[in-house]
Amino acid sequence: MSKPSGGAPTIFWFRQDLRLSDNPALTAALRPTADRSVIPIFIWAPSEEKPFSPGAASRVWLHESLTALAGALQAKGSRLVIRTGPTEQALADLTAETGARAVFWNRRYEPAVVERDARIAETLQRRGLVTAPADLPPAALLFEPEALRTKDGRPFQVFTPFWRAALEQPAPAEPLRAPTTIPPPLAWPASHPLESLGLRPSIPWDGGIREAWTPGEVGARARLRYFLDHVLAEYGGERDRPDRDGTSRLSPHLHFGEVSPRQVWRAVQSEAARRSLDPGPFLRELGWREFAHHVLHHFPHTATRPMRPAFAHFPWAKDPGSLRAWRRGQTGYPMVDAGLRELWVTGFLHNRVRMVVASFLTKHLLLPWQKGAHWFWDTLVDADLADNTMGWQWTAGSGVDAAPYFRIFNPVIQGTKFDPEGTYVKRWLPALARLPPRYVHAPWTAPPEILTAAGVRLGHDYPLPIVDHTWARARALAAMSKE
DNA sequence: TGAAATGTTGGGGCG
DNA sequence: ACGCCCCAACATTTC
Repeated sequence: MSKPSGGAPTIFWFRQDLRLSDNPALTAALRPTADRSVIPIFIWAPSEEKPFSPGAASRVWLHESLTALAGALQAKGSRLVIRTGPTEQALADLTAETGARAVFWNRRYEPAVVERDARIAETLQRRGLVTAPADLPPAALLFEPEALRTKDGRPFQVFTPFWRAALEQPAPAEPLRAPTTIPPPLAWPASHPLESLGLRPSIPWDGGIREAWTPGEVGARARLRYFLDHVLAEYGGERDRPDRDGTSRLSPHLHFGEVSPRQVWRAVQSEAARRSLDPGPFLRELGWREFAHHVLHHFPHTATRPMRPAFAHFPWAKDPGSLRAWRRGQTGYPMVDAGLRELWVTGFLHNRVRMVVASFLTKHLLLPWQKGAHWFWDTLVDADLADNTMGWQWTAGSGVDAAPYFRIFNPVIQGTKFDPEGTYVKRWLPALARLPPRYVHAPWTAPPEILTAAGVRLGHDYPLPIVDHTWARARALAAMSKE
């Protein structure tokens, strides 16, 4: 335990960096004197992130992660002080109450947050307070968006050259260790109880999320360790298989900053070197995460509007009925429906299945990608503005380095290729549990006696397809070839 | 980070 | 034995 120390404390403002290790601004807040007292705070101000206030699943995660963080801070002789917005007011109150002379935080990249943070930094500096030095390494990314440019100084708009340039950069530095102690102030300012933020649902629909995940820095580290030990070696071959545990599942931990990308980068590099594995395929996925953040930074309007102007007036359908069927996982295509049920229950969706359900929404149903992005935003525990925007614009074909309009996933083929036994689909659609693998991805093609034997009455136990694939594909091609 | 249509090849059944 | 046809398997082109 640390002793309370005199002098003006520094406020450390936790945001999406809910960890103690490799936290550059936190480490900086504890310098230059090791006994500089620090007041860790969290401010709940969802309306300041509009129209992208944290969704319901994100709030559940946040509640758990803040609980873990508060516990970790306690173990270091410190606490987590919780306040509510407006942030500017909360910071003004806290600095006045504590006599703090400095407020430190790590950078975020969402357009509304960037604007707010700039305003806050300006206000604080005008009042003579110190903010974190500008030359800190990024906490949420491997490379700052300013660091990567094409030869003529423009932002990259294609992934492959972007990633090539990234790999030519000096490697991300060694992660920082967690501080051994965090000296507390002489007196603690008042804090709201975490419960009062109302992050957890009033009706307990979050059991699936809590069962599937361990939010917090310790949970993040455990999952990273598991990934290194049991998943990384086969990552290249297994990453597309939703019926296997073949991906890192680190995305929510990364989103909330419970582990930093450079911790992941370093751990994967050294594990791969030790066992002569190829880290390339996985690091490339970290690369997509980087790319998404850089693109959002350079083109902030893409969170709501298509990147390619040609899509500004695309005649998307307006069909609340099919949108509802999609959200509920009642499209009649098992690969699509299983994915949407997995999402609803666990707050997560395998990446391959994200592409399938997103393609189905935008191409088969011709619904605007923003509708799908909005649903993901509310239901995903890893909802991240940059990743979500990139993923949906990619699928819709409206992004820059996006899938061409004619790339339309066939949910039946995707199912037979990536879930050949149908175990993934059956896990989330118990009604289909007794269908033979041959028919599980297209139940409507099964002979009546097979359906009867499996106890499936189509239209009753499981829906018939809401659109015919061949027809929908032709319609999408016709509509999109005009753009 | 596609799928479907179309083209090509080669084995085998069969008259 | 031979040529014809069918069709699976693979390759290429097109959307």
